[in-house]
Amino acid sequence: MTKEDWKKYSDVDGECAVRNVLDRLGDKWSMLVIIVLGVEGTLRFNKLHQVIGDISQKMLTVTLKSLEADGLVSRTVYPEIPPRVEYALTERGASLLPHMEGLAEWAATHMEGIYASREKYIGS
Amino acid sequence: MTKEDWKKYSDVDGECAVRNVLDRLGDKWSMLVIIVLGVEGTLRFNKLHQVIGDISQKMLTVTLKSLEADGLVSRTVYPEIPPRVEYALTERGASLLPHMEGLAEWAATHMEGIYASREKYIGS
DNA sequence: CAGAATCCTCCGTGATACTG
DNA sequence: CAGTATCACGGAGGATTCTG
Repeated sequence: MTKEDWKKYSDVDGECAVRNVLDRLGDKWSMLVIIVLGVEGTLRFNKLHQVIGDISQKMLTVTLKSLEADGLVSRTVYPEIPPRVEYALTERGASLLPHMEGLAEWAATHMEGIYASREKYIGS
Repeated sequence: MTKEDWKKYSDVDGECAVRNVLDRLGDKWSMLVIIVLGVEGTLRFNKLHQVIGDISQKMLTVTLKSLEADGLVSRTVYPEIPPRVEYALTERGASLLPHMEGLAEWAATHMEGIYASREKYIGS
C-alpha cells in the first residue's frame, strides 16, 4: 500500500472503496454470516439461524438481504410447501473468505495479548 | 479454515476471538486510523485529525484510546509547551496492516461489481 | 418454514463549549 | 496543542406478533 494509493482511503465524499465496503462488512453480522456460509456451505434459513445462535430472525433477514444485494450471497427459493430457501456464497462472496480467514487467524493469534493489554491499560 | 476451528467463530459466550476483534475493529474509525498510521507513519493528534478529515475530535480521541488500550497504537507525550503527542502503530498494530491491505484491495477490485449489483437489486 | 411488520431501547456518534 | 465535559439524536439492533 503506497502513498499513491492513498486517495482511495481518504476520500471523504462517499466514493472511497474501502470505507464503503468496510461500512457494509462492519455491521454486527455480515462477516460472521459470510464465514459461516464459507465453512458450512449452502444452508437453509433456519439452519443458518440455529448455527449462529444469537442472531435475531430480523437481523438475519436484514443481513442476508444486504449481502444478496451486494452479490455476495445467493438466495434460492424452492417452490415447495413448506417453503425451502437456501443461501450460499457467490463467487464474489467466496473471494472474501481468504481475507476473513486472515483476520480470523490474526485475531486468534493476538487475542491473548490484546486482552492482557486491556487489563493493564489505565484509561481515563 | 476447517470445521475443527469452527468453535472459534461460533462461540456465543463472548470468548470468540473473531467476534471480539471484529467488534472492536468494526467501529466506524478504528480500521481507518490504523491504515492512516500505517501509510503515513507517526503522526501528531491534529495532523491525524486533519488527514482523516471528517472525523470529530471526540471520536478520534475515543478511537485512539481504544486502540491504545488494545496495544495496537502507541501514544508518546512530549512534555513541552505547547504539548506534543505522537501516535504510531505498535508492532501488533502493524501486523494488522497486511490484512487491512488485503481487504482494501479486495474492496477496490470488487467495488464496481458490488455497486452494479446494488442497483439491479430489487429489494422488498 | 421463512419470513414481514411493528414497536421500542440503547449507545455510538456528532456538535458545541471549555481547559491545562 | 491536545485534549475533556455535556448534551442530544438517529438508527442499528432486539423482542414480539402475524402471515402465505
